[in-house]
Order: sequence, then structure tokens, then C-alpha cells
Amino acid sequence: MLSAALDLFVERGYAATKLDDIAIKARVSKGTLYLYFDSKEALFKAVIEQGILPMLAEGELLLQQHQGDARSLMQELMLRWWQLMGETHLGGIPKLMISEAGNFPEVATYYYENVILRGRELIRQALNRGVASGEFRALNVESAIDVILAPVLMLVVWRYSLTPCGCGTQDTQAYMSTYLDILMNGLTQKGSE
Amino acid sequence: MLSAALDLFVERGYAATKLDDIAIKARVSKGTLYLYFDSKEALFKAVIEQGILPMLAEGELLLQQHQGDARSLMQELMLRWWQLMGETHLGGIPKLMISEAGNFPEVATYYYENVILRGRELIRQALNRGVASGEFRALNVESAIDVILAPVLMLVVWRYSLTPCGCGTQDTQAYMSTYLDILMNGLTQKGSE
Amino acid sequence: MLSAALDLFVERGYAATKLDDIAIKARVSKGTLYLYFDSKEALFKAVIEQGILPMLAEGELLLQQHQGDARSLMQELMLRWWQLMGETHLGGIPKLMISEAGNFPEVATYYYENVILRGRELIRQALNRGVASGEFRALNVESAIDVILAPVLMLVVWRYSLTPCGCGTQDTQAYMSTYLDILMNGLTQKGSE
Amino acid sequence: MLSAALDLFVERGYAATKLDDIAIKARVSKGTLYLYFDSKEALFKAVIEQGILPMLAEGELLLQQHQGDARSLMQELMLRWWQLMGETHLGGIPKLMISEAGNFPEVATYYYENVILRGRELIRQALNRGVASGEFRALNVESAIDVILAPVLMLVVWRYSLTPCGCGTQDTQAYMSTYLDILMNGLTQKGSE
DNA sequence: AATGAATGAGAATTCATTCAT
DNA sequence: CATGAATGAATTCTCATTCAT
Repeated sequence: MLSAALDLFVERGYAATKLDDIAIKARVSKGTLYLYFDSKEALFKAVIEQGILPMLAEGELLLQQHQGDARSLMQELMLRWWQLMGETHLGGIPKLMISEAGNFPEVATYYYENVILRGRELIRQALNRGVASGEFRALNVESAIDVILAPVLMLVVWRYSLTPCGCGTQDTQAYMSTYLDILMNGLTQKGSE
Repeated sequence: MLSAALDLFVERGYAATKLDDIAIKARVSKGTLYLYFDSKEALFKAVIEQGILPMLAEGELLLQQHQGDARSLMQELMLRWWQLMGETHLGGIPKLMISEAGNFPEVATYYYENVILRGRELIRQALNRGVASGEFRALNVESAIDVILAPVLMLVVWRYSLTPCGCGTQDTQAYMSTYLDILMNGLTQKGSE
Repeated sequence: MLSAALDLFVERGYAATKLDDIAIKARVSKGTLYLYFDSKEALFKAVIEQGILPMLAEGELLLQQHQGDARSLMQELMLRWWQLMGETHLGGIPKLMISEAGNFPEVATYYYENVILRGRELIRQALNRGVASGEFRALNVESAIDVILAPVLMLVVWRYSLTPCGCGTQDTQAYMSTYLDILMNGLTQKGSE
Repeated sequence: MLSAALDLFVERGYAATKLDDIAIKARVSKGTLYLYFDSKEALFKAVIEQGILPMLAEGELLLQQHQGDARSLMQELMLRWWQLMGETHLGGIPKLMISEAGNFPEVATYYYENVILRGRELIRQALNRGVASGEFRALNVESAIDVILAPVLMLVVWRYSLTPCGCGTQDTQAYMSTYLDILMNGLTQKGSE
């Protein structure tokens, strides 16, 4: 039910998704939806809130894993996140959030505080550790966090927007590999290795 | 009229934007909209098509400017694009396209072929030139193009989605600066300078 | 169950009363209602039919009590009826009948024949006896019946409609007293006493 | 439109009246209703508020007409009101108000303050004048007002509830005549004429 | 007997579109 | 050219009714 709603919301956007279609996709009646959710808006919020739980859990988990150097930690974070997004349909949530933030500011704030800020914290720690250990160059950490996150975010956003239209087949393996290559090289001290 | 429509489509999405509101914002009557556009969908397409004309023009222009080395060309491209997006409301188009691609595949395709592929071509040329001249390391060019474009795309997408909700104040100057720093460092040969 | 239904039907009207609410008020499940009543309409009919039984019984009883003169009989009738209505929630039935007669003509007819006509018969007998004995003036008996019944009917109707909204606090004691005063004076021969 | 709505609301009650039916009866489309009224509830309020304007106007007019003695003033008031109610469909409003007061307390309050209190004021003045002139007996004026109003109210309520079901054909001429007869006799001093 | 989850027909409301002026 | 009143199909939401447990 939440899963059917997520898929359709991601695919078509909130307003363009009819409750009929969600009901059909979830194999229940329209009335049943209202048994569990007060309104379409409540369903939307539930989709987002339920959807980010795995991300939160994963974030907490990764936050504990401080073993290894900064380089490998950073790579680990990116790859984990990519796996999580790639394996489930939760990857659509960032795209959905981007599309509907204007119509649901409270949900956007909730998402920002519970997902984005946490995600940024992970990157911040990895960056700070790398800078402290000399692995990474000194740089504007706060800006760097956003710059670093952008390509992985874009990857999932793309996947749920233009890619399904046949626009740009994504070789995500190559994309991630190239991304990490450029990123690691970009963060590292010149001649440090 | 197109401008009013663009603003509202970007802010609320296609389906959630009422023709009434566009008419009011454009200071015309609802009937007048139908004098110039056959339907809401036609208006949407016109918004996109008119909106990308400046990008196309700019693209053509930049494509001519081959002077300078690859490093400066790449930086030039990024900054120009950022300026173009930053100064007008056209920056909302990528966000709009991401949101509505699923509902308007033909428009998405049109956008892809006329904007994205051209943009990619610019980056491709800069990359190839840099690799040829030895300024840049050898890398998977096709993947690199997407990786390189992602942070600047994300910048404008963010600006029209979560930022208006008070989520994440963007210091775009610092962002671009850090981005170019990491990128240039990441593309460059180790110890090459 | 019938009592809960009566209260809600009187308070909100038939259509605005949800079976859910009746079920909650009656402390049973919605399904249980269907165990005892075939449909909402059947429940409504049962409410009316059960509700008027006491009135019918009371009517029968009063019909036997011919002792005393016409004046006291008339007063007795009015006060009895007022007590019956005042002490239970059955007073809401006239208001309910007035509201829903248009939607349930058969029930209205049933009510008319079994309650109203009987009630009129009581008044008719009292009037006729009074006229015969010279206590009351000669008058159009059939019209007088309705005129006489109106104030007591209005009293209960008011009590279940506008009074609960804080409109018009009813001093029913004074009302009945004044009513009987005017009525008795009005029916009586001038200078007969 | 308001007239069609009034008729149907009176006939079926608020909840049982479908906007479709109002639209059909008013010979407009459902959408047109929403062009003039925000919601079904707003339409209901408009029906009541527009409906009582004539009553208010008539009330104001009558309030000026102090010529004649109390007896004739009282009779005049009753007959006028009866004419007003009888000639238009506005007579349904009291029945409607009684039925829906519980669901629209604000409207009920509005009605009470603007119609009922004014109507009571008219009767009060007539009563007081009659008592002062010795035409009427001394009595509890406030209660008497309600007692006096009840039969004429009941007359219109009846007309829009049970009468349409074939329950009790009303000879309103005789009813009013008998009512005024009993009332005048009841109010008058014994042996005063 | 009793429950309450599930249903779907039906009602209120919205909004793109039309057209007479 | 421009308008805005009118439309009705489409959509959200409600609630009487059913039925497996």
C-alpha cells in the first residue's frame, strides 16, 4: 500500500497520482486506503516518513563504523548509500521530495532535518577525519559536503526522472567508479601518495 | 504569461498549478490563455521550449569559444552556466523537467536532446582536449561528463525545491568555488603541476 | 441501541446520523446493529415504532379516565402528555417526525394514524363533552383540536431544536401554566363562571 | 437557485438534498452552484439569510403600524404573518430551521436573534398595550408570547412536513379563524365585553 | 452472537475548457 | 482581441452494508 503509493508518487508526482490508481496497484479498494490514512496528504506524509526510516537506520549504523582510514570510510559511505538506493524503490524519495517540497513544506523540513542533516553529518565526520590525518587537503568543509553529495543524489534523481523516458542510459557502475576516482583524487593532497 | 506559468509550474508542479492562478499572476483572464495556447499541456510545452532557448543560444556561443586551455575552458563553462541559471528563473527548468519527465516523456526527450546532449557535448570537448593535452588524467569520459555536471545541476535544483522551504541556506559562491577546486584537483594528474 | 439511535436521529436528523456514531454511542460494533436491524431505514422505523408505544399506551389509559368535568379532563390530558414527553427522550419523536416526514412517508402515515389521530380523538372527546355540558363555548371542534395541540407540540419541538443551541431558555412550568390559563379562558363561555 | 435550494432543503432536509438535484431544479450545472456559493453549507446559510429578509422587512413594517386597539393589532399581526408564509415558500424556513438547528448552531442563533426575537417583540408590544388598556387580562407576558406564537408556527411547520404526506388536510381558514377566536377570548377579561 | 476490516456506490468539490458577448 | 460565466468530467472523500473470523 505504502509501496504502491511511493511508486506512483515518484513516477507521476503527488497531484497527478489518483487514489484509484494507488488502490488498484495495492490491490485494495479505495475505501480501504481511507481506513488507514485520513487523506491523500496523510498518505503522502506516511510514504515519506516510512520511506526514510531505512535511511535513518542505515545512517545510524554507518555512523558507528569508524574503523579504517578516511579515504575508505568516504568510499564506504558512498557505496553503501548507493546500494541502499539502488536495491529498493526508496531511491525515488529524493526525487519526490525535490518535486513536492514546495507543496509540502512541513514534510520537506522533516525530511531535511531527519535525512539530509544526518547524511551531511556523516560526510562531515569523514572529511574532518581525513583533513586531520592529512589524507585530505584543507578545504571549506561545509561546501564540500554538498559538493560531494550532489553526484550520488543526482544519480538516483536521474534514475527516477529522465532515465525511465529513455533519456540517457545509466551505467551506474562506471558512474560511481568515475565519481569516486575524481572525488578521491580531488580531495587528496597533491603528491601525497 | 510564459514567465508567470514557468514560475508557478516550477514552484508547484504541473498538476498542482491552476490555470486560474497563472491567469491571475499574468494579469490576464483565463480565456486569454486559450487565445495563445491550445491547452494546459501546450502551455507547459511552450514554457519549456521557450525556456531552453537561452540555454541553447548560450550553448552555441560557448561551443565557439575554444580559446584558452582545458582547465580554464572547463571553469568558464561551469561559471557561465551558473550565471545564466542564477540570474533568471530559467534555473527552475531543470527542477521542473526532473519532476515532470514521467508525465511528459516527449518533452523530456526534447529537453534531453536539445539541452542535455548539447551540454554534455561541451563538457566532452573540454575533457577530451584536456586529456589530449595532458592536463587531465585519462578517465572514462562519458561517465565523467555526468559526474561533472551533477553538482551544478544539483545547485539549481536545490535552489528551487528545498531552499525555498528554509532548508539549507546556500552559499553558492563558496559552493561553486569548492566545487571547482575539488573538480580541477580531481581531474588533474598527480604531481603534474 | 434504539435509545442511542433515537437521541442521534433527533439531534442530527436521519441522514446526518452515521451508523458508526450510533454504534459507538450504543457501545456495540457496527456489525451488531445489522444483527438486529436490516438496514438504517429499518432502524429508523424501529426507533419510531418503539418510541410511540408508550404514547399509545398512555393514550389508551387516558381514554378510559372519563371521570371529572371537561375542564379538568382537558387539563389532565395536557399535563400528562407534557410529563410523558418531558421525562423521557421520546419528546424528540415529534421533532424527528416533522423533520423526516418528507423522506419517510409511510412512517409518517403510520405515525399520523397511530399517534396523531388518537391524540386528536382524546381532545375531541374532551371538547365534545365540554360543549355538551355547557362548560365550553360552541366552536369548530376539528380546528380547535389542532389549535389546542399546537402549543404543547411546539413546546417539545422547541426543546429538541433551538433550545439546545442556547436559543430561548424555556421556563416550561410558566409556559404550561400560561397556556392552560389562556386555553381554559378561551374555551369557556363568557361570564359562565 | 436559492429558491430551488430552499424547496429541496425544506422538503428533504439538508443532508438528504443532493447538489445535483438542486442544480437540476435550478436549471444550472453543478459547477455553477460553486460559482456563487463556496460550499453546500454556504448555500444553506444563504438560503436562510436571504429567506428571512422578507420576514424582517415585514416585521419592521408592522412594528410601525400602531393604529387601532390591541385586539385588532394582534389579529392583524397573526393574519399578516400567515399570509406572508402562505403565499410564498418561505413558510418552509421555520420547519427547516427546526430540523437543522442542531447541525448549524450559528445559523440557528442568527435566525433566533433576527427573526424570533423580533417576532416576539411584536407580540410583546401588542400584549402590553392590551394589558395596559384593560382589553387583555393580566398574564405572564413572556410565556404568553410563546404560547400565542405556537399555533401559527405549527401551522406552517405542519404544512411542510406531514401535510404533504397526506396526513391531515389543513383547512387553514378554519384553523386561523378558530385560533383567533380562542385566543381573543382567552386573552380577554371575563365579562369585559 | 459479536466483531471490525473491507468494500464500492454515491456525494461534494475542483478545474480545464468553451463560448457568447 | 479579451473576457468571465457556465459547464461537466474527473477526483477526493464518505458511509451504509457485507462477511470472514
